[in-house]
Amino acid sequence: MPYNHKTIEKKWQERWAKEGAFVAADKVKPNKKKYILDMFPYPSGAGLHVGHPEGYTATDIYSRYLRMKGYQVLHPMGWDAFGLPAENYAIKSGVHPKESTDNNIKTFTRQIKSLGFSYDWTREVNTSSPDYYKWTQWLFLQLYKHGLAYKKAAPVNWCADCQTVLANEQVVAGACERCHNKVVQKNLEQWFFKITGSGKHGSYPERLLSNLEKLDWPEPIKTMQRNWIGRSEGVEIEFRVQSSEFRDKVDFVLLHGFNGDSQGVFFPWLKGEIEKRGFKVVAPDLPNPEQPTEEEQVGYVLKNIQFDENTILFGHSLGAAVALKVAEKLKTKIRGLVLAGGFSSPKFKDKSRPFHNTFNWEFDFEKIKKSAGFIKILSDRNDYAVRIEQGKFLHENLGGELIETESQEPHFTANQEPVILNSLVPSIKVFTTRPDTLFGATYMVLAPEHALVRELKNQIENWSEVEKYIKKAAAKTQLERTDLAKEKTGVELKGVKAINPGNGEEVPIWIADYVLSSYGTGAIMAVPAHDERDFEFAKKYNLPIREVVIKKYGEVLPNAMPRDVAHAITIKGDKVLLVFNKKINEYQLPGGRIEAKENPEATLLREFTEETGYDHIHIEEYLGQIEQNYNFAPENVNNHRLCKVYKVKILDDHNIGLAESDKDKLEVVWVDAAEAIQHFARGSWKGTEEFITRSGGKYGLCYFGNGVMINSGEFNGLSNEEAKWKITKKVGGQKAIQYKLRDWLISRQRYWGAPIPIIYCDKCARLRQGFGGQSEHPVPEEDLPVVLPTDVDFRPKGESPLARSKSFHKVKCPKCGSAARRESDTMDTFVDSSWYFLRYTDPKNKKEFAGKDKIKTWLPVDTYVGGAEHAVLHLMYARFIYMALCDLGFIETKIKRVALQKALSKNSTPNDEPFLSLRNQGLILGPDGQKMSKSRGNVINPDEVIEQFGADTMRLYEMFMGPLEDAKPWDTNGIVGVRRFLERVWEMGKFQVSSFQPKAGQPLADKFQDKKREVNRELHKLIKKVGDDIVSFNFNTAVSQFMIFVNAVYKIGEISQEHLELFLKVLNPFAPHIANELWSKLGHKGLLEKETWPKYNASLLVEDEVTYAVQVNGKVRSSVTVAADADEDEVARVATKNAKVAKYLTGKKITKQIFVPGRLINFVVK
RNA sequence: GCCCGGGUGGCGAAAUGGUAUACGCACAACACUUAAAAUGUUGCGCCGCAAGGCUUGCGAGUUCGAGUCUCGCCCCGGGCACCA
Repeated sequence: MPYNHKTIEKKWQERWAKEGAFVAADKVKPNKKKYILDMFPYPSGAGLHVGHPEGYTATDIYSRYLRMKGYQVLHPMGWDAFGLPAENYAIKSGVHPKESTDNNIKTFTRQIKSLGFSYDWTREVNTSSPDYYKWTQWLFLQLYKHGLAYKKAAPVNWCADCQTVLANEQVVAGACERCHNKVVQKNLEQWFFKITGSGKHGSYPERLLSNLEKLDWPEPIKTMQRNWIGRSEGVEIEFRVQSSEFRDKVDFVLLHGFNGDSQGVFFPWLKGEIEKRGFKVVAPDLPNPEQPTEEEQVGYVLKNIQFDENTILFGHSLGAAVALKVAEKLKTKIRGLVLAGGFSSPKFKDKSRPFHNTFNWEFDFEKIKKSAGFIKILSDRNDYAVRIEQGKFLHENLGGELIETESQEPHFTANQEPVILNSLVPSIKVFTTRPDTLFGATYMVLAPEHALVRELKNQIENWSEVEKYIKKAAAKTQLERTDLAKEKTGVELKGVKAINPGNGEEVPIWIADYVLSSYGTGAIMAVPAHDERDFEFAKKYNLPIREVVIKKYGEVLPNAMPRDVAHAITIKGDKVLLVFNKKINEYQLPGGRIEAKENPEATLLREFTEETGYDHIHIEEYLGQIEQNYNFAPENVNNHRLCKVYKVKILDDHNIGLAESDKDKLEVVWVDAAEAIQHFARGSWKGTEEFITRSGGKYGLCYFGNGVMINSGEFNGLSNEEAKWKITKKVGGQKAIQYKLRDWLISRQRYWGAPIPIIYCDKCARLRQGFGGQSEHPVPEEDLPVVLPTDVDFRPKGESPLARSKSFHKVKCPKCGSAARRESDTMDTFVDSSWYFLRYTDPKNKKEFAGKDKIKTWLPVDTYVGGAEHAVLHLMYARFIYMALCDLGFIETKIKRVALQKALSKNSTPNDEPFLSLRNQGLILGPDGQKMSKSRGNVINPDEVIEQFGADTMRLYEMFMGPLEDAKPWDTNGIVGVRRFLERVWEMGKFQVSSFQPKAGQPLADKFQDKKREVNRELHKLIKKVGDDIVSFNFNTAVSQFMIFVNAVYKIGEISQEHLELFLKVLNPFAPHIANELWSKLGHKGLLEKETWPKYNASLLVEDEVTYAVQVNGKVRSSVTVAADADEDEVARVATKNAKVAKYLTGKKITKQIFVPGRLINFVVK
């Protein structure tokens, strides 16, 4: 009977389904469960790709193996069914996304089932079904309630032509991928998940990073996640801003407001911060704060506080009114007046405040203006007590500076208000990982968006130029600012300077868009000598470059005196000009010692001419300095050289000959650069070789390695690592950790996704207006799901199609019952896929996203298999969501067990991680080695492969192609080899030995004949190898081993039924249809899946005889076969007798003999 | 530019520091056949008639012994991209 895959495969697939062979029971002992997960597919219109079954086969083999090993295995499949392609298809064809998606799912289901995978189909999930997305919405609400979901304005990619927001992936070279229109940046209100936030068990970025160590994931994936999180450890250092207001000592008087005191709101913090900077601060408690009167409070201040020309008077809220009155009555002029949230009248809306009648609301603005050197008015855009108009009113009458801002809490009521501190003592905080280079910070750069830029507006002399630059930067898209910004640009803020806290130097402040507002503090100290970007910028704008860390060669030797030297690198073509010192037989760079107080450049030019004779020369560039420590052998002197290197150019060949003293000693030579590098890389000139490369490079003297400190005052001579913390300590820097990771933007202005369950109510907003309240309400959980409407026009018109569906849009406010509107954005599909693996455990639960007990039974996932393209996004998001759910108490992890594990081993796995072990599958390329695509016409259709060769062949071939994680081309010829193998398996019954017929029921024969023993040994090798390879996911070599076994049986020509049965058990996970068919042909009624995995007998694996390789001096000369238990002497005896070997031994003496048991013997001879 | 992978026959690939090229494809010969296909058996890295020599991207190093470890370089694939 020929091997007919079609009938066989259909037959067994039906039987598995009928018997529910792969339904996972929820009742299982914790150590007997395995959760084996595939990344669920997006059911695209193109149908299953040959790439899908690769990972699915791997997990299927593993799952089937584990079941045979006695595990209860959860192995589910579902559909990541929301997403853009279905919607785009709807726009094009008019077919509703639900319809096309359902059709695609049908196709996918049929195709996946035709491969005979052992999924538990009773647990199928579909993210686009309301039963599912109800819980996606529920998840959103949980995060929202705990402050992990929030809304803010964010720049998005906007295509004006398509009238839609685009994902970054849809922006190709700055243009819309569909219409090629230019994409612009637009600020829209967007929802975010706070992945940068913290939960019950700590900060998410920190946990996402540190947990990685304990996960059994491919190292490249972990690296990618680490890079994505981008943790850097550094310090925050503050640079004071020096402007005309601040030249010498000043005193501060801080006045609190209505109902407050000096311990309220930000006052203690502010006082402390100002005092830290070395100023005197008075912050009085004003009398009767609950029922204040002007007479009492102003009188108190005037009576108890001394004002002079150094005083800066600050008032908050009603304190500002007090301050104004004080200023009005002052006899001496004060330095300045700063008002935050200041009252200009006691009216709030229509109502009067309690202090309405106890203050006089007429101000003598002219008098106040005269008594204060400068005036600053801070006005909060979100202020409910003092409207922004009041700030404007004050500004109109007082002049000075109006700073419109958004404070931390409305009306400046937070514990810390940096804006106020900056208005009093302006400063720039920077984040740096290199505090050791502080003395080399020769300028500052702020991001164009930095708040301080606006705050300093009045001090900035070239404001119009600065403003122009800010606007230009804002107009650039993210892409332009990164991709296209090859050349750095910037503008200096003229009229303001920063003070370098290291050396007290005044340095210029610039704005430039190479500094990102979203990272660190949005400001940097620029150290051009030790940072490429700063170097490039400094070169372009001619800013000073100061080296503070130089590379050190060797350790300082005893009695070595420091000596300054200057040397020249002169390059012509690929030759370097050197002088050869004949006396000491050494190549040197022209140049020499700089005497005390001597100008290094003058020294160099003089020495250069003396040593080379060239006198028409000039110094092109300073390349940097290094420290060299060595013993100068000819004189036995310990040298400690500080070597400055310059690039020198010879202008013409004019040469006056060497100086008398050097004539006999030196010889001028032009040497290949490569050779010169060799000369210097060793000996006393070590280190100078680097400058030969540097002199040609883009970054000249820029050096970012470690070394020894120079130009850094009291820190000179320290190692830079040591200087890091010493300098930080000196300037009061704070340790800080920064991440590249940003919050997750989940809003999509799209239809085919889960609606965000939020309702906006105007009435509630009006009621709360002015108090900083929000008009958004979460949809009550009992009202979930918020169902997608079907009466929708998908054509993109600049907002979510949902916004145009009235039936969807209109809703009653859950709080006040009046007319309200729904949020019309939907969620990113990554939200759907960030928790699907939890739903599989309890897919039909109507009350919970999944029952706690079910989660506890199955999670975490033991093995997760999918493409490396999800290395960052999906895997990061899913980990975050799982962690958050753990923190919120929805996932009860096996704390006890894990705690015990932790106690026992450091390698315990964290209990807030969903995927313990991850394996990647590689891409399957077209037969031409290119990525499969319709346009290339190299797509392999899995349906056709199954039709022609069968599912078992396809499964086996995909495993045989190569390592799972590698990209590999589909070989249309190659698959026939696998098919041939299965044909040979099919025919193997013809070798069956009749005496082992099952009906006979005979006991096993005591003695195997030789042939049977040989088959037995091969079989046990197979069992071991295949089992090991499945566990380690080396499926390709497992398939090879099957072939080796079958080849052996064909050669031996005999196999017993028992051996055949064992073979089929091992084959079953790989090719389950044919294995079951042959199993039943051997007379078995039950499914092969119910059998247990055979054990191998290690003692059977030992061969009777072993072949040793015989080497002479490490070269293989022959091989000898000896009994397996032969010892070293025996092997040596046989080997030396071997004719081929003897040839190499005669007349030689064996000095050494290396013996590797079972492998080789090596004779080392002389 | 930076960070990961990876370079082994004509091709897909295999090799705890221990006989490089297992297994498969392609190719060749033979058997079966009137013939072809299928199947089975055998051969198959390169140079050489042979003895023998050479061979894991290139160059050095460690070692009795290197595809495997170390350093430098070249090429291919992937990720990140002004992250201070």
